[in-house]
Amino acid sequence: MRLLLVEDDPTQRLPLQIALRQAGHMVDAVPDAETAEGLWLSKDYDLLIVDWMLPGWSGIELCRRYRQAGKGAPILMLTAKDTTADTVAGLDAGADDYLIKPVDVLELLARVRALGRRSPHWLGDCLTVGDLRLDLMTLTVHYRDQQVMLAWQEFRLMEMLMRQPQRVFGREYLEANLWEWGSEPESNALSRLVYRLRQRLSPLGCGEFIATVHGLGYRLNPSGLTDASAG
Amino acid sequence: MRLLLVEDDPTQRLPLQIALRQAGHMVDAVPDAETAEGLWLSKDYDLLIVDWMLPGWSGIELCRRYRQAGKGAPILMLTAKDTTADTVAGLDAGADDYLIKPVDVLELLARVRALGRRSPHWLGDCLTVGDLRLDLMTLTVHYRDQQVMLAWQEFRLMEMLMRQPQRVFGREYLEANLWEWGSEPESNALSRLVYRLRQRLSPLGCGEFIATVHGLGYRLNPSGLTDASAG
DNA sequence: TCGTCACTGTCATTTTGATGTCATCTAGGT
DNA sequence: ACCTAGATGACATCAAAATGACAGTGACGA
Repeated sequence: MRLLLVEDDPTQRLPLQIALRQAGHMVDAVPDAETAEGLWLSKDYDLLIVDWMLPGWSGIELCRRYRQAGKGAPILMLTAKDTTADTVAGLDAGADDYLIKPVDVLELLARVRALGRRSPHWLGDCLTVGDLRLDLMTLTVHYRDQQVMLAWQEFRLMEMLMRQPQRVFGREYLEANLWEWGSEPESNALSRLVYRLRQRLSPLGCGEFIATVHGLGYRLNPSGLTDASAG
Repeated sequence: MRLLLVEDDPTQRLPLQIALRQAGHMVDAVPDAETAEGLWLSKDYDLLIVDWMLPGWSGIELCRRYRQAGKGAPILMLTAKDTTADTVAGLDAGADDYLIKPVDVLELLARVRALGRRSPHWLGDCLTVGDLRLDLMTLTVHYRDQQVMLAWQEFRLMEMLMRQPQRVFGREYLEANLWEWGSEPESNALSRLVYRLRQRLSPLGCGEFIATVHGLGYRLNPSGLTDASAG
């Protein structure tokens, strides 16, 4: 999942970031709400994890602005033990769950998993578009009788394309959402990624799963698949 | 089986642990419920054996939290003779059986066997995936006309893979579940184990029973087997 | 009691795979 | 025809996994 972690104390932020990343998530970790807003305006997240005691905006302010931006991802608050009133206010303001600090990493991971299943992006164990099927557990693409296993990034790209099969994804959007904040590539890594994904899919037989929309970006190829919904 | 033994008195815990281990089980033995929770959140057990008189959390509290974590393994209480009310409360709270202290080791072993058969993991004397069959009594793998006997650890790994043939098992998960708490290997023992298991299986003819999912872990190879459910 | 062998963990090294970067080529669009 | 976005090739780098060599341990039989 794509997570946005907002926590001002680096000694708490870094361990959390590492643990979440090891659990297989993509984590953008920022120290304050302003930076966070800059990020959520330009990319999409599946879950926000927010320390409620922030310099600058309060957690409530953050919640409100995030929801005002029309974003629907769940928000998980990290609160101190004795701030029940704050917690309640936070839940009212649009947060979805909370965790008492100091954070139990295992519990956090469990919550992330639980919330992740609730996310609108989660469609079960498979994504299906026409004859094409993406197995989210095994990172495998199935087409007719054949299957191919993807690398991690290739899988993430494929997943994005398949979640919105008719959408044209801009290159900048893809670069922002496939790489973590601060580690965006400085070259044509996206071209490379698309190229490699196409190569890996080509043995499946169907010529062009991924179409280039010149000057705009990429999309799943509607004619490359037997898919009624693509039209 | 993978057992979690919670007992604060070392003079009782150690003999039980040894007896259970000699009976062929993998035993994580801990002195208190908090430690136990840390363990069950990160690994899976087939059975919990819990002294009902614990410092800190009561047995009931332990039960409740274990079930809240979504875990389904049976719980076996160890209670004093005169605490019938407690026992009943424990059964209400989600425990499955009880034993009166002082513990009769032979009876404990019998109960463990009995509960083990009730466990959702137990499928009879054999596990079968496609043409592959694992005999749980003799630690033997059968494929077509041939068979190989496995070492103890190789067997445990094979068993885990075959119980959930489509699942990708993370390296950390495997290390946590194949080794007892506190005796986890500090090297690439898991790589070694997989390597040796593959070598042992290779004479069976089918090329790649165990597939590596780079960066994620291992899984049973769906295409290496004649398995309808894999497609 | 000693030697052998199977099992298993550790270290060191090699191999494989994923991914980013540079340079060059190609095709689409005007 | 020209210009630019994108595709492709060659390659570097880094991490993950496989492999080889070996040592400790414990079981077993001579």
